[in-house]
Amino acid sequence: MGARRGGRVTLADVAHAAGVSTALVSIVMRGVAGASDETRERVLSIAGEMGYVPDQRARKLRQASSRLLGVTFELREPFHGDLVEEAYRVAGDVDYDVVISAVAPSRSESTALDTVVRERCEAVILLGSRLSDDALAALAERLPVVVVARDSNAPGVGYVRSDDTAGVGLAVDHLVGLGHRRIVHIDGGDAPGAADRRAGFSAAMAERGLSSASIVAGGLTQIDGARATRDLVAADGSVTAVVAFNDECATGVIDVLIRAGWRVPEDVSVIGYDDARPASRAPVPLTTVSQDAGELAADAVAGALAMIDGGPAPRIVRRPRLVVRATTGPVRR
Amino acid sequence: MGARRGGRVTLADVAHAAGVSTALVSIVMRGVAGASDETRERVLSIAGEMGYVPDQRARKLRQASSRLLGVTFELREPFHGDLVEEAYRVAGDVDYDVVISAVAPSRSESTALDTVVRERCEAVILLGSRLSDDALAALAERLPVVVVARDSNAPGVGYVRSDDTAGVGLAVDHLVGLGHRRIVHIDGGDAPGAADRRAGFSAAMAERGLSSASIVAGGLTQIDGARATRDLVAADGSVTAVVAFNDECATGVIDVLIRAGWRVPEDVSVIGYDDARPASRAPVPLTTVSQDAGELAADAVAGALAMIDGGPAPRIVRRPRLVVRATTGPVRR
DNA sequence: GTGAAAGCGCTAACAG
DNA sequence: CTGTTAGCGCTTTCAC
Repeated sequence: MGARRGGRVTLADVAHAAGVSTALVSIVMRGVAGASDETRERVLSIAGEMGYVPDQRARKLRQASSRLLGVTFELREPFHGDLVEEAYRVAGDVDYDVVISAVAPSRSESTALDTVVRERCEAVILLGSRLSDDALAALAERLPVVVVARDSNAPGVGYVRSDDTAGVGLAVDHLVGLGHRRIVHIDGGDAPGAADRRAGFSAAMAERGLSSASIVAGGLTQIDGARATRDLVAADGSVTAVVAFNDECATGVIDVLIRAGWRVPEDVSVIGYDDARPASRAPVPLTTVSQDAGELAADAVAGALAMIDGGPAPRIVRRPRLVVRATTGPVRR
Repeated sequence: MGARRGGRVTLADVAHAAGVSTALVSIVMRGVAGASDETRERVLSIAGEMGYVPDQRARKLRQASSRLLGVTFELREPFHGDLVEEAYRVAGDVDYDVVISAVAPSRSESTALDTVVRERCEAVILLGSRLSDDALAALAERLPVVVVARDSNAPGVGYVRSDDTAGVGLAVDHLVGLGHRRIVHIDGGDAPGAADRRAGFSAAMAERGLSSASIVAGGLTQIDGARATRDLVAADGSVTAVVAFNDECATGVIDVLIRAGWRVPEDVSVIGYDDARPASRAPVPLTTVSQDAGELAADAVAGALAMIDGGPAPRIVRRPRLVVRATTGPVRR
């Protein structure tokens, strides 16, 4: 039962108890070649009894490379949750550890960033960063940086995003194909990607000869979508379809619509963006533009690793994919 | 502007450049007494130019205590997000760093736990842990453990939770006061706290002479709430109120109800549980039983710190509070 | 106020 | 196969 609280067990303790050198115990604990099966077994069992746990800090300190990836994310963004989960997986596959650091209203992105940099991560992956290109460039002078779900012109900063312009185009196409003409976009304000989605919406509408393209101010949350929709319903009852900034926002849109007596999709079609996990699992599954979290995370990790090895900053733009589920349908009005 | 990539700048580099000893630079960087203002200023400016960032790992390694708190949480649990945010704040106030480690379907709780233990955290806080009392007890032999939002009989394991039984009682009281008699509880299965909430529901209903207490199988997610509600609506149209396991679940309940043509709260009242941040900000704000995240997190951190100082395991049960918002109303049928 | 030296727990050469 | 010797980057006595 071993492990007395307070006095942590060290490698040296185990070595002493086993009557071998610390180097040997180290070899055994790491599972590398260089110890007899007999010794290995004995050391392992003694270590187990003593409750020995290798000190990760000391270990990383000694090693030339930390094999650590820093990831900052927004605690309140469900899609970031998906990305973090995937990042853990992908990094684990190449034997990297990831240290995550959360951003929240009471915890700034720079605070989150500082903690990972101080941990001596070899690279950082920033999910949906709000940092300026200047700040990003300054950071990139220090270590490899990859931003996800946005882009950046900062020199030396990699990005992995999906083509937001095209994504919104997909949404508009789908809607137009269903006969919709009065389509509105509830935007994401100054969120990463929002500008592209706005531009994509206007362009797609114009391209299809729909001059009635209207964009209203929205945001990233349900409440933003709800607010925008309340205004919209009050101002213009002729709208038949809504392209929301993201899934969360779309949820708010749908909720208000339904309470106002409209049916979705019979009266109004609604499309989200991201395909965050909740979207597919909502009571009525959301039609949405998918940014594949697994793909994005894999690209980001691979890009960061490549940069660590001296490669160029990745500039990856993935094609989003429309996932038609239950919130869109043919126009009936 | 200093920082060449690849070769991190160390304390020694700064000391060398400034023509002083490493000890002095250390003093300056930590901002402790023992250096002249003049030196302080000069060292600081040189360090800044060189882009020096203290190595947190080396620092913690050298220090007797790591002043590190480990927190494991579920990536997909919005309420955990609230808790994590508060934990950062509270721990920061007493100059502790927190290392968070996420649990997700592809990342087990024991994996999450291992990483924080290896980081030599002085204590761990487990949000909504699913670990058995035995596993918890084993962990507690190694370092202080506090579980949040559940309890545990394991010796040496602290917990901070709210009184789930009483919380559900509050919900039932509110509903009964509004004239409801046909109330159903959609439960949380084997989730932490679910058993207490079931028991609390049955007890509260019995206490008020309502024998019709029915509990149906639910879960933690919107989809669980939706599924249960679909079954419910099909089986029994006389229900006038629902007490859901948590806010997410309640959201699914409401959604299905509305789509089935019921109005909330005019036809059916719905109560959630947790008061996770989204609850208050939903398009139609949710009536819910609040577990104050700030309070819980503060108690958990304080409890963990007390245990580090050799104090007893905290056993804190907070009184939940009913937050009446827009999803409950007088019975009309 | 400042510097020299020791060492946190571990791994990486290198001997034997 | 095993042990010895150096440090990783930092903080901490303890002299000066």
